[in-house]
Amino acid sequence: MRSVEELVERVRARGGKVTPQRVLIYQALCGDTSHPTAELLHARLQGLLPHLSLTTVYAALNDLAEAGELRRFQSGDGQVHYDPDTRPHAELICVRCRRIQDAPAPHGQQPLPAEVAGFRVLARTELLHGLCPDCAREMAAGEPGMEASGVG
Amino acid sequence: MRSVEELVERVRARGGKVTPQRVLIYQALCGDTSHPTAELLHARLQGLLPHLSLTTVYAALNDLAEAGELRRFQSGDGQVHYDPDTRPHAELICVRCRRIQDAPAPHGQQPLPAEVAGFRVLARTELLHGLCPDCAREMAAGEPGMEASGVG
DNA sequence: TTCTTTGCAAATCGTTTGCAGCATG
DNA sequence: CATGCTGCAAACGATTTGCAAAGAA
Repeated sequence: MRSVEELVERVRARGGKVTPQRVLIYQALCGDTSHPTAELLHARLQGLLPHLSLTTVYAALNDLAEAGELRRFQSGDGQVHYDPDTRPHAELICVRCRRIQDAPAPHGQQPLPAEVAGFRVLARTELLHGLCPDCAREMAAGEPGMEASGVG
Repeated sequence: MRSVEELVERVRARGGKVTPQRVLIYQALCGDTSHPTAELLHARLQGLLPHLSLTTVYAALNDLAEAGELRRFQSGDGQVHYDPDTRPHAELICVRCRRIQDAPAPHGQQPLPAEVAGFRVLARTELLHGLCPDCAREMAAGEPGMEASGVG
């Protein structure tokens, strides 16, 4: 799991500027295992920074995601969720209350597990983001091509 | 893999009405391993049914998805993709050209595989959709609650 | 001082909805 | 003949963008 200090250091190393807004956004994200959306983080930070713009939250999170410092995914509710935990793990998504939590144990067995951590599992979606052979070749050839906007 | 006849039969059994539009939509989907979006299928059917509405395509696909006859997922490009193959398998998504294909072999190993079917894998997202303990209990108690709109 | 970040407002765009008419079962 | 489907237009809503001012390095 990322710590705020670690994130700040990495962003600086990458040449990014660390503003007070970003520090607070990093804090809010790192202390949150609920896989929040940008809107949720923004709302949660309103008490501390009433003038913080939603645009700024999106920019901060997307920068991190593109740098590979956090994971971005869509659970199917039409919103983008951010996860500060970059280690491989599954997400448990309740189709009724829409809450998301990390799956505690290793997964990926072939037959769909009937139950995981008390969750009754109904469906699994496994997405592997990467480069197809063609695109890998073209990127190796130095061709800029269509820019790969993050991973997810 | 679903056949068109199988789908038609299941929809009828479920009490749904099978219109010529839906048959063509099912055909277009079942003969497509590219995990098309509703818009793509709609565009592809324009030659056969110039007056087919995009709304109709969405309705047909979402009905099937809610009945569990096909899979719905968002690859991260902001669009909803439909997969007629309901068997558990991973999707290979190129972050550069955005193309999607099915992973041929079983996956879910804990360490991220460096390469799958020629794809250089950069990140994995595994989503388990289901019912959390609270919601499972409340549904068992007969409480209608928030309706679980499909799975993905 | 330079170049990124901020933040407002407006645009974007995939998807959903309201509703009247039609067709399936 | 009743209910679900079609399709148009309009609504919706999360995310992005343009641009001028502010601030980090």
